[in-house]
Amino acid sequence: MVTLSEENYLKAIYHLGKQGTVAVSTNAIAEKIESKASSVTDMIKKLAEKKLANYIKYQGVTLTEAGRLAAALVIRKHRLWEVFLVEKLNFSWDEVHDVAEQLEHIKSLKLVNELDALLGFPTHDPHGDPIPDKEGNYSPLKSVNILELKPGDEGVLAQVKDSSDVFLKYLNKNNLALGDQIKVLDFEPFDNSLTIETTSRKMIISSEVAKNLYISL
Amino acid sequence: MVTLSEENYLKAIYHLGKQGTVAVSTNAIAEKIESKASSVTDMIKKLAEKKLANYIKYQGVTLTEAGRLAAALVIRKHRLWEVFLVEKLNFSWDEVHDVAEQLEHIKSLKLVNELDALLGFPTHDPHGDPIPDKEGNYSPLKSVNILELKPGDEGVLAQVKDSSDVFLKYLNKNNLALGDQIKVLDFEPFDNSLTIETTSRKMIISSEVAKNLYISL
DNA sequence: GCTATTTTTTAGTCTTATCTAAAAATATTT
DNA sequence: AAATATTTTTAGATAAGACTAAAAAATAGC
Ligand SMILES: [Mn+2]
Ligand SMILES: [Mn+2]
Ligand SMILES: [Mn+2]
Ligand SMILES: [Mn+2]
Repeated sequence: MVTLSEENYLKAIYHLGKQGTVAVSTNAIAEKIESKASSVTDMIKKLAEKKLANYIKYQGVTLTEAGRLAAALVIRKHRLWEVFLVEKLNFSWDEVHDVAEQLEHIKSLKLVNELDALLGFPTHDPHGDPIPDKEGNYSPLKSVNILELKPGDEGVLAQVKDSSDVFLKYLNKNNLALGDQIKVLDFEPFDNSLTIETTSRKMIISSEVAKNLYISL
Repeated sequence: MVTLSEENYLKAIYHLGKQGTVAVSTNAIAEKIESKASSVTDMIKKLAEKKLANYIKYQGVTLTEAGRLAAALVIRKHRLWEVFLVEKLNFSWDEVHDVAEQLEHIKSLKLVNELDALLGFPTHDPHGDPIPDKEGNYSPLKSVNILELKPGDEGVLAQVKDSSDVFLKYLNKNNLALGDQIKVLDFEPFDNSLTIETTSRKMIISSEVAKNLYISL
Protein backbone atom coordinates (compact mmCIF):
# COMPACT_ATOMS: atom_id res chain seq x y z
CA MET A 1 0.00 0.00 0.00
CA VAL A 2 1.23 3.44 -0.95
CA THR A 3 0.32 6.13 1.56
CA LEU A 4 -0.93 9.61 0.69
CA SER A 5 2.36 11.12 1.72
CA GLU A 6 4.37 8.64 -0.32
CA GLU A 7 2.23 9.42 -3.35
CA ASN A 8 3.06 13.10 -3.01
CA TYR A 9 6.78 12.36 -2.93
CA LEU A 10 6.50 10.06 -5.95
CA LYS A 11 4.74 12.82 -7.85
CA ALA A 12 7.41 15.36 -6.93
CA ILE A 13 10.24 13.08 -8.06
CA TYR A 14 8.37 12.27 -11.26
CA HIS A 15 7.88 15.92 -12.11
CA LEU A 16 11.34 17.09 -11.12
CA GLY A 17 13.31 14.29 -12.75
CA LYS A 18 11.83 13.77 -16.21
CA GLN A 19 9.40 11.11 -15.08
CA GLY A 20 11.81 9.94 -12.45
CA THR A 21 14.52 8.92 -14.90
CA VAL A 22 16.98 11.66 -13.90
CA ALA A 23 18.36 11.88 -10.36
CA VAL A 24 16.62 14.51 -8.24
CA SER A 25 18.27 16.19 -5.26
CA THR A 26 16.95 16.08 -1.72
CA ASN A 27 16.71 19.86 -1.59
CA ALA A 28 14.77 20.10 -4.84
CA ILE A 29 12.15 17.71 -3.49
CA ALA A 30 12.00 19.53 -0.17
CA GLU A 31 11.32 22.81 -1.93
CA LYS A 32 8.69 21.35 -4.23
CA ILE A 33 6.86 19.65 -1.44
CA GLU A 34 7.36 22.51 1.00
CA SER A 35 9.10 20.43 3.61
CA LYS A 36 12.63 20.02 4.91
CA ALA A 37 15.59 18.11 3.47
CA SER A 38 15.75 15.83 6.50
CA SER A 39 12.12 14.79 6.04
CA VAL A 40 12.84 14.05 2.41
CA THR A 41 15.80 11.82 3.23
CA ASP A 42 13.59 9.78 5.57
CA MET A 43 10.86 9.36 3.00
CA ILE A 44 13.23 8.49 0.16
CA LYS A 45 14.60 5.66 2.26
CA LYS A 46 11.09 4.37 2.76
CA LEU A 47 10.36 4.55 -0.97
CA ALA A 48 13.59 2.72 -1.71
CA GLU A 49 12.65 -0.03 0.76
CA LYS A 50 9.34 -0.41 -1.01
CA LYS A 51 11.16 -0.71 -4.34
CA LEU A 52 9.53 2.44 -5.67
CA ALA A 53 12.73 4.49 -5.82
CA ASN A 54 16.44 3.99 -6.47
CA TYR A 55 18.48 5.77 -3.88
CA ILE A 56 22.20 6.12 -3.34
CA LYS A 57 23.28 8.33 -0.48
CA TYR A 58 24.32 11.81 -1.57
CA GLN A 59 23.47 11.04 -5.17
CA GLY A 60 19.81 11.85 -5.42
CA VAL A 61 16.90 9.63 -6.31
CA THR A 62 15.21 8.18 -9.39
CA LEU A 63 12.04 6.09 -9.69
CA THR A 64 11.85 2.37 -10.37
CA GLU A 65 9.42 1.16 -12.99
CA ALA A 66 6.87 0.50 -10.23
CA GLY A 67 7.44 3.97 -8.81
CA ARG A 68 7.04 5.59 -12.20
CA LEU A 69 3.74 3.79 -12.79
CA ALA A 70 2.47 4.69 -9.32
CA ALA A 71 3.35 8.34 -9.89
CA ALA A 72 1.76 8.39 -13.34
CA LEU A 73 -1.45 6.94 -11.90
CA VAL A 74 -1.65 9.69 -9.30
CA ILE A 75 -1.09 12.30 -11.99
CA ARG A 76 -3.68 10.61 -14.19
CA LYS A 77 -6.20 10.85 -11.39
CA HIS A 78 -5.30 14.45 -10.60
CA ARG A 79 -5.82 15.57 -14.16
CA LEU A 80 -8.98 13.56 -14.77
CA TRP A 81 -10.54 15.04 -11.65
CA GLU A 82 -9.58 18.52 -12.84
CA VAL A 83 -11.38 17.87 -16.11
CA PHE A 84 -14.37 16.54 -14.21
CA LEU A 85 -14.56 19.61 -11.99
CA VAL A 86 -14.44 21.98 -14.95
CA GLU A 87 -16.63 20.01 -17.34
CA LYS A 88 -19.26 18.65 -14.98
CA LEU A 89 -19.23 20.80 -11.85
CA ASN A 90 -18.80 24.33 -13.18
CA PHE A 91 -15.42 24.95 -11.60
CA SER A 92 -13.14 27.39 -13.38
CA TRP A 93 -9.56 26.39 -14.18
CA ASP A 94 -8.17 28.40 -11.28
CA GLU A 95 -10.33 26.57 -8.71
CA VAL A 96 -9.56 22.94 -9.48
CA HIS A 97 -6.00 22.31 -8.37
CA ASP A 98 -6.44 22.19 -4.59
CA VAL A 99 -9.46 19.92 -4.76
CA ALA A 100 -7.67 17.66 -7.25
CA GLU A 101 -4.76 17.43 -4.79
CA GLN A 102 -7.18 15.69 -2.45
CA LEU A 103 -9.08 13.62 -5.01
CA GLU A 104 -5.91 12.23 -6.60
CA HIS A 105 -5.41 10.01 -3.54
CA ILE A 106 -8.74 8.17 -3.71
CA LYS A 107 -8.07 4.50 -4.27
CA SER A 108 -10.30 2.71 -6.77
CA LEU A 109 -9.23 1.56 -10.19
CA LYS A 110 -12.83 1.32 -11.31
CA LEU A 111 -13.46 4.90 -10.21
CA VAL A 112 -10.63 6.33 -12.32
CA ASN A 113 -11.47 4.38 -15.41
CA GLU A 114 -15.20 5.05 -15.25
CA LEU A 115 -14.46 8.72 -14.70
CA ASP A 116 -12.24 8.63 -17.76
CA ALA A 117 -15.12 7.17 -19.78
CA LEU A 118 -17.69 9.63 -18.39
CA LEU A 119 -15.46 12.48 -19.56
CA GLY A 120 -14.98 10.95 -23.01
CA PHE A 121 -11.34 9.90 -22.53
CA PRO A 122 -9.85 13.41 -22.46
CA THR A 123 -6.19 13.72 -23.46
CA HIS A 124 -5.46 16.98 -21.65
CA ASP A 125 -6.50 18.66 -18.43
CA PRO A 126 -7.82 22.23 -18.11
CA HIS A 127 -4.26 23.58 -18.03
CA GLY A 128 -3.20 21.78 -21.18
CA ASP A 129 -1.27 19.08 -19.34
CA PRO A 130 -1.44 15.61 -20.88
CA ILE A 131 -3.39 12.86 -19.09
CA PRO A 132 -1.48 9.55 -18.76
CA ASP A 133 -3.38 6.43 -19.82
CA LYS A 134 -3.84 3.29 -17.69
CA GLU A 135 -0.28 2.24 -18.46
CA GLY A 136 1.07 5.64 -17.48
CA ASN A 137 1.88 6.64 -21.05
CA TYR A 138 1.05 9.83 -22.87
CA SER A 139 2.23 11.55 -26.01
CA PRO A 140 4.11 14.63 -24.82
CA LEU A 141 2.49 17.75 -26.15
CA LYS A 142 4.53 19.30 -28.93
CA SER A 143 4.26 22.85 -27.66
CA VAL A 144 7.05 25.39 -27.26
CA ASN A 145 7.57 28.12 -24.73
CA ILE A 146 6.43 31.46 -26.10
CA LEU A 147 9.89 32.95 -25.46
CA GLU A 148 11.28 30.72 -28.19
CA LEU A 149 9.13 32.38 -30.82
CA LYS A 150 10.37 35.23 -33.01
CA PRO A 151 8.39 38.41 -33.71
CA GLY A 152 5.88 37.56 -36.41
CA ASP A 153 5.44 33.93 -35.25
CA GLU A 154 2.02 32.85 -34.08
CA GLY A 155 0.19 29.86 -32.66
CA VAL A 156 -2.39 28.64 -30.17
CA LEU A 157 -2.05 28.82 -26.38
CA ALA A 158 -1.94 25.11 -25.57
CA GLN A 159 -0.55 24.74 -22.06
CA VAL A 160 0.24 26.71 -18.92
CA LYS A 161 3.06 25.52 -16.66
CA ASP A 162 1.91 27.23 -13.47
CA SER A 163 -1.46 26.01 -12.20
CA SER A 164 -1.62 28.31 -9.16
CA ASP A 165 -4.78 30.31 -8.84
CA VAL A 166 -2.80 33.58 -8.70
CA PHE A 167 -1.38 32.99 -12.15
CA LEU A 168 -4.60 31.68 -13.66
CA LYS A 169 -6.57 34.60 -12.27
CA TYR A 170 -4.06 36.92 -13.93
CA LEU A 171 -4.76 35.20 -17.24
CA ASN A 172 -8.51 35.42 -16.66
CA LYS A 173 -8.22 39.12 -15.89
CA ASN A 174 -6.35 39.61 -19.16
CA ASN A 175 -8.69 37.47 -21.19
CA LEU A 176 -6.14 34.80 -22.00
CA ALA A 177 -7.41 31.25 -22.22
CA LEU A 178 -6.29 27.89 -23.63
CA GLY A 179 -7.04 27.73 -27.34
CA ASP A 180 -6.50 31.41 -27.94
CA GLN A 181 -4.62 32.43 -31.07
CA ILE A 182 -1.55 34.44 -30.07
CA LYS A 183 0.94 36.35 -32.25
CA VAL A 184 4.29 37.61 -31.00
CA LEU A 185 4.83 41.22 -32.10
CA ASP A 186 7.96 42.28 -30.28
CA PHE A 187 10.63 41.07 -27.88
CA GLU A 188 12.20 43.55 -25.45
CA PRO A 189 15.77 42.47 -24.53
CA PHE A 190 15.99 44.85 -21.58
CA ASP A 191 13.57 42.88 -19.36
CA ASN A 192 12.72 39.91 -21.64
CA SER A 193 9.14 41.10 -21.92
CA LEU A 194 6.98 40.35 -24.94
CA THR A 195 4.40 42.29 -26.85
CA ILE A 196 1.71 39.90 -28.04
CA GLU A 197 -1.52 40.19 -29.94
CA THR A 198 -4.65 38.11 -29.36
CA THR A 199 -7.83 38.18 -31.42
CA SER A 200 -9.23 40.69 -28.96
CA ARG A 201 -6.28 42.93 -28.13
CA LYS A 202 -2.60 43.79 -27.95
CA MET A 203 -0.68 43.52 -24.65
CA ILE A 204 2.71 43.31 -22.98
CA ILE A 205 3.56 40.31 -20.82
CA SER A 206 6.50 40.00 -18.44
CA SER A 207 9.08 37.25 -18.80
CA GLU A 208 7.67 35.66 -15.60
CA VAL A 209 4.35 35.26 -17.37
CA ALA A 210 5.89 34.27 -20.70
CA LYS A 211 7.86 31.48 -19.03
CA ASN A 212 4.60 29.75 -18.23
CA LEU A 213 2.89 30.03 -21.59
CA TYR A 214 3.29 27.22 -24.14
CA ILE A 215 2.23 27.54 -27.74
CA SER A 216 1.42 24.90 -30.32
CA LEU A 217 2.17 25.95 -33.87
CA MET B 1 -9.99 21.92 10.98
CA VAL B 2 -11.56 18.52 11.51
CA THR B 3 -9.26 15.61 10.68
CA LEU B 4 -10.29 12.51 8.76
CA SER B 5 -10.16 10.46 11.93
CA GLU B 6 -12.25 12.95 13.88
CA GLU B 7 -14.84 12.92 11.11
CA ASN B 8 -15.15 9.17 11.42
CA TYR B 9 -15.74 9.39 15.15
CA LEU B 10 -18.33 12.14 14.67
CA LYS B 11 -20.15 9.96 12.17
CA ALA B 12 -20.13 6.98 14.54
CA ILE B 13 -21.52 9.03 17.44
CA TYR B 14 -24.14 10.55 15.14
CA HIS B 15 -25.31 7.16 13.93
CA LEU B 16 -25.20 5.40 17.31
CA GLY B 17 -26.85 8.14 19.34
CA LYS B 18 -29.83 9.35 17.33
CA GLN B 19 -27.91 12.11 15.60
CA GLY B 20 -25.72 12.56 18.62
CA THR B 21 -28.53 13.56 20.94
CA VAL B 22 -28.42 10.42 23.08
CA ALA B 23 -25.29 9.49 25.06
CA VAL B 24 -23.18 6.83 23.36
CA SER B 25 -20.82 4.52 25.26
CA THR B 26 -17.12 4.28 24.67
CA ASN B 27 -17.39 0.59 23.88
CA ALA B 28 -20.16 1.07 21.33
CA ILE B 29 -18.03 3.56 19.43
CA ALA B 30 -14.99 1.29 19.64
CA GLU B 31 -16.95 -1.57 18.13
CA LYS B 32 -18.48 0.55 15.36
CA ILE B 33 -15.17 2.03 14.37
CA GLU B 34 -13.26 -1.21 14.88
CA SER B 35 -10.82 0.22 17.40
CA LYS B 36 -10.25 -0.03 21.13
CA ALA B 37 -12.03 1.69 24.02
CA SER B 38 -8.86 3.46 25.10
CA SER B 39 -8.43 5.00 21.66
CA VAL B 40 -12.02 6.18 21.79
CA THR B 41 -11.57 7.87 25.15
CA ASP B 42 -8.60 9.78 23.76
CA MET B 43 -10.46 10.94 20.68
CA ILE B 44 -13.61 11.92 22.57
CA LYS B 45 -11.51 14.20 24.74
CA LYS B 46 -10.12 15.84 21.65
CA LEU B 47 -13.61 16.31 20.19
CA ALA B 48 -14.79 17.81 23.47
CA GLU B 49 -11.85 20.25 23.47
CA LYS B 50 -12.84 21.31 19.97
CA LYS B 51 -16.42 21.89 21.16
CA LEU B 52 -17.74 19.19 18.84
CA ALA B 53 -18.80 16.78 21.59
CA ASN B 54 -20.14 16.91 25.15
CA TYR B 55 -18.28 14.50 27.34
CA ILE B 56 -18.58 13.59 31.02
CA LYS B 57 -16.28 10.85 32.24
CA TYR B 58 -17.95 7.47 32.51
CA GLN B 59 -21.19 8.86 31.14
CA GLY B 60 -20.78 8.60 27.41
CA VAL B 61 -20.76 11.29 24.76
CA THR B 62 -23.23 13.39 22.76
CA LEU B 63 -22.62 15.88 19.96
CA THR B 64 -22.77 19.65 20.22
CA GLU B 65 -24.68 21.55 17.57
CA ALA B 66 -21.38 22.10 15.72
CA GLY B 67 -20.54 18.41 15.98
CA ARG B 68 -23.95 17.41 14.71
CA LEU B 69 -23.62 19.68 11.70
CA ALA B 70 -20.10 18.43 10.96
CA ALA B 71 -21.30 14.82 11.14
CA ALA B 72 -24.31 15.52 8.95
CA LEU B 73 -22.08 17.13 6.33
CA VAL B 74 -19.85 14.06 6.19
CA ILE B 75 -22.91 11.83 5.83
CA ARG B 76 -24.30 14.17 3.16
CA LYS B 77 -21.08 13.82 1.20
CA HIS B 78 -20.96 10.06 1.66
CA ARG B 79 -24.46 9.58 0.30
CA LEU B 80 -24.15 12.06 -2.54
CA TRP B 81 -20.98 10.33 -3.69
CA GLU B 82 -22.78 6.96 -3.54
CA VAL B 83 -25.51 8.34 -5.80
CA PHE B 84 -22.86 9.73 -8.14
CA LEU B 85 -21.07 6.41 -8.38
CA VAL B 86 -24.26 4.53 -9.19
CA GLU B 87 -25.89 7.11 -11.45
CA LYS B 88 -22.86 8.41 -13.35
CA LEU B 89 -20.11 5.83 -13.07
CA ASN B 90 -21.93 2.50 -13.47
CA PHE B 91 -21.18 1.23 -9.99
CA SER B 92 -23.69 -1.18 -8.49
CA TRP B 93 -25.06 -0.54 -5.01
CA ASP B 94 -22.79 -3.13 -3.44
CA GLU B 95 -19.62 -1.46 -4.77
CA VAL B 96 -20.08 2.11 -3.60
CA HIS B 97 -19.65 2.12 0.16
CA ASP B 98 -15.88 1.69 0.46
CA VAL B 99 -15.14 4.34 -2.16
CA ALA B 100 -17.62 6.71 -0.52
CA GLU B 101 -15.81 6.18 2.80
CA GLN B 102 -12.81 7.84 1.15
CA LEU B 103 -14.66 10.50 -0.84
CA GLU B 104 -16.67 11.72 2.15
CA HIS B 105 -13.53 13.35 3.56
CA ILE B 106 -12.77 15.59 0.58
CA LYS B 107 -12.99 19.19 1.71
CA SER B 108 -14.72 21.61 -0.65
CA LEU B 109 -18.11 23.15 -0.07
CA LYS B 110 -18.43 24.00 -3.73
CA LEU B 111 -17.69 20.40 -4.70
CA VAL B 112 -20.51 18.97 -2.56
CA ASN B 113 -23.08 21.46 -3.65
CA GLU B 114 -22.25 21.27 -7.35
CA LEU B 115 -22.32 17.48 -7.09
CA ASP B 116 -25.75 17.76 -5.50
CA ALA B 117 -26.92 19.88 -8.44
CA LEU B 118 -25.36 17.57 -11.05
CA LEU B 119 -27.32 14.68 -9.56
CA GLY B 120 -30.58 16.66 -9.51
CA PHE B 121 -30.71 17.14 -5.71
CA PRO B 122 -31.40 13.52 -4.81
CA THR B 123 -33.15 12.87 -1.48
CA HIS B 124 -31.97 9.30 -0.94
CA ASP B 125 -28.83 7.29 -1.60
CA PRO B 126 -28.71 3.91 -3.40
CA HIS B 127 -29.55 2.11 -0.14
CA GLY B 128 -32.60 4.23 0.57
CA ASP B 129 -30.86 6.33 3.22
CA PRO B 130 -31.87 10.01 3.29
CA ILE B 131 -29.39 12.68 2.18
CA PRO B 132 -29.05 15.62 4.62
CA ASP B 133 -29.31 19.09 3.06
CA LYS B 134 -26.74 21.89 3.49
CA GLU B 135 -28.09 22.59 6.97
CA GLY B 136 -27.84 18.93 7.93
CA ASN B 137 -31.61 18.38 7.90
CA TYR B 138 -33.60 15.65 6.22
CA SER B 139 -37.09 14.28 6.51
CA PRO B 140 -36.70 10.85 8.10
CA LEU B 141 -38.04 8.19 5.79
CA LYS B 142 -41.35 6.83 7.01
CA SER B 143 -40.52 3.18 6.44
CA VAL B 144 -41.05 0.29 8.82
CA ASN B 145 -39.07 -2.86 9.36
CA ILE B 146 -40.56 -5.77 7.49
CA LEU B 147 -40.82 -7.78 10.72
CA GLU B 148 -43.49 -5.36 11.93
CA LEU B 149 -45.81 -6.31 9.09
CA LYS B 150 -48.55 -8.93 9.43
CA PRO B 151 -49.18 -11.65 6.88
CA GLY B 152 -51.18 -10.10 4.06
CA ASP B 153 -49.52 -6.67 4.43
CA GLU B 154 -47.56 -5.35 1.51
CA GLY B 155 -45.45 -2.39 0.46
CA VAL B 156 -42.37 -1.23 -1.37
CA LEU B 157 -38.79 -2.04 -0.38
CA ALA B 158 -37.53 1.45 0.46
CA GLN B 159 -34.37 1.10 2.53
CA VAL B 160 -31.75 -1.44 3.56
CA LYS B 161 -29.99 -0.99 6.90
CA ASP B 162 -26.88 -3.00 6.09
CA SER B 163 -24.78 -1.56 3.26
CA SER B 164 -22.11 -4.26 3.30
CA ASP B 165 -21.37 -5.86 -0.02
CA VAL B 166 -22.06 -9.34 1.41
CA PHE B 167 -25.63 -8.42 2.25
CA LEU B 168 -26.25 -6.46 -0.94
CA LYS B 169 -24.88 -9.29 -3.05
CA TYR B 170 -27.30 -11.65 -1.30
CA LEU B 171 -30.15 -9.34 -2.32
CA ASN B 172 -28.84 -9.16 -5.89
CA LYS B 173 -28.62 -12.94 -6.07
CA ASN B 174 -32.23 -13.18 -4.94
CA ASN B 175 -33.45 -10.45 -7.24
CA LEU B 176 -34.42 -8.05 -4.48
CA ALA B 177 -33.92 -4.35 -5.19
CA LEU B 178 -35.11 -1.01 -3.84
CA GLY B 179 -38.54 -0.15 -5.23
CA ASP B 180 -39.70 -3.77 -5.39
CA GLN B 181 -43.26 -4.52 -4.32
CA ILE B 182 -43.17 -7.05 -1.47
CA LYS B 183 -46.00 -8.90 0.24
CA VAL B 184 -45.64 -10.77 3.53
CA LEU B 185 -47.25 -14.19 3.26
CA ASP B 186 -46.25 -15.94 6.48
CA PHE B 187 -44.32 -15.45 9.70
CA GLU B 188 -42.61 -18.46 11.30
CA PRO B 189 -42.29 -18.01 15.09
CA PHE B 190 -39.76 -20.83 15.50
CA ASP B 191 -36.90 -18.89 13.85
CA ASN B 192 -38.56 -15.56 13.07
CA SER B 193 -38.24 -16.19 9.35
CA LEU B 194 -40.65 -14.73 6.83
CA THR B 195 -42.22 -16.01 3.64
CA ILE B 196 -42.54 -13.13 1.20
CA GLU B 197 -43.74 -12.69 -2.32
CA THR B 198 -42.28 -10.34 -4.92
CA THR B 199 -43.60 -9.66 -8.39
CA SER B 200 -41.24 -12.33 -9.72
CA ARG B 201 -41.33 -15.02 -7.06
CA LYS B 202 -42.01 -16.38 -3.58
CA MET B 203 -39.18 -16.89 -1.08
CA ILE B 204 -38.24 -17.38 2.57
CA ILE B 205 -35.94 -14.88 4.27
CA SER B 206 -34.21 -15.34 7.63
CA SER B 207 -34.75 -12.92 10.48
CA GLU B 208 -31.17 -11.68 9.95
CA VAL B 209 -32.15 -10.58 6.47
CA ALA B 210 -35.57 -9.30 7.52
CA LYS B 211 -34.01 -7.06 10.19
CA ASN B 212 -32.34 -5.08 7.43
CA LEU B 213 -35.30 -4.60 5.11
CA TYR B 214 -37.49 -1.51 5.48
CA ILE B 215 -40.80 -1.12 3.73
CA SER B 216 -42.82 1.96 2.88
CA LEU B 217 -46.54 1.39 2.78
C1' DG C 1 45.29 20.64 -2.87
C1' DC C 2 43.39 22.79 0.93
C1' DT C 3 39.61 25.84 2.87
C1' DA C 4 35.13 27.48 2.86
C1' DT C 5 30.49 26.83 1.57
C1' DT C 6 26.63 24.11 0.48
C1' DT C 7 24.15 19.90 0.54
C1' DT C 8 22.80 15.82 2.65
C1' DT C 9 22.36 12.75 6.34
C1' DT C 10 21.89 11.53 11.21
C1' DA C 11 20.29 12.11 15.92
C1' DG C 12 16.94 13.40 18.78
C1' DT C 13 11.93 15.61 19.45
C1' DC C 14 7.15 16.29 18.57
C1' DT C 15 2.31 15.31 17.19
C1' DT C 16 -1.43 12.31 15.85
C1' DA C 17 -3.57 8.20 16.15
C1' DT C 18 -3.18 3.85 17.51
C1' DC C 19 -2.44 -0.21 20.91
C1' DT C 20 -1.78 -3.22 25.50
C1' DA C 21 -1.89 -3.61 30.31
C1' DA C 22 -3.17 -1.89 34.65
C1' DA C 23 -6.03 0.97 37.60
C1' DA C 24 -10.36 3.07 38.70
C1' DA C 25 -15.22 3.52 38.41
C1' DT C 26 -19.63 1.64 37.58
C1' DA C 27 -22.97 -2.14 37.18
C1' DT C 28 -24.61 -6.64 38.32
C1' DT C 29 -25.13 -10.64 41.26
C1' DT C 30 -25.70 -13.09 45.12
C1' DA D 1 -24.22 -4.48 51.11
C1' DA D 2 -20.37 -7.24 49.57
C1' DA D 3 -18.35 -9.58 46.10
C1' DT D 4 -17.84 -10.07 41.27
C1' DA D 5 -17.97 -8.69 36.65
C1' DT D 6 -17.93 -5.20 33.21
C1' DT D 7 -16.82 -0.80 31.44
C1' DT D 8 -14.05 3.11 31.19
C1' DT D 9 -10.01 5.64 31.97
C1' DT D 10 -5.03 6.19 32.61
C1' DA D 11 -0.22 5.11 31.82
C1' DG D 12 3.13 3.87 28.88
C1' DA D 13 4.64 2.22 24.08
C1' DT D 14 4.71 2.29 19.08
C1' DA D 15 4.58 3.87 14.16
C1' DA D 16 4.21 7.50 10.62
C1' DG D 17 5.52 11.77 9.30
C1' DA D 18 7.32 15.98 10.23
C1' DC D 19 10.91 19.31 12.45
C1' DT D 20 15.53 21.42 14.46
C1' DA D 21 20.25 21.14 15.27
C1' DA D 22 24.51 18.90 14.62
C1' DA D 23 27.64 15.94 11.97
C1' DA D 24 29.36 14.24 7.66
C1' DA D 25 30.07 14.43 2.78
C1' DA D 26 30.37 16.76 -1.51
C1' DT D 27 31.29 20.92 -4.14
C1' DA D 28 33.39 25.36 -5.10
C1' DG D 29 36.90 28.87 -4.64
C1' DC D 30 41.36 30.14 -4.28
MN1 LIG E 1 -3.34 20.59 -10.78
MN1 LIG F 1 -3.65 20.66 -14.19
MN1 LIG G 1 -22.32 3.82 2.56
MN1 LIG H 1 -25.56 4.29 1.62
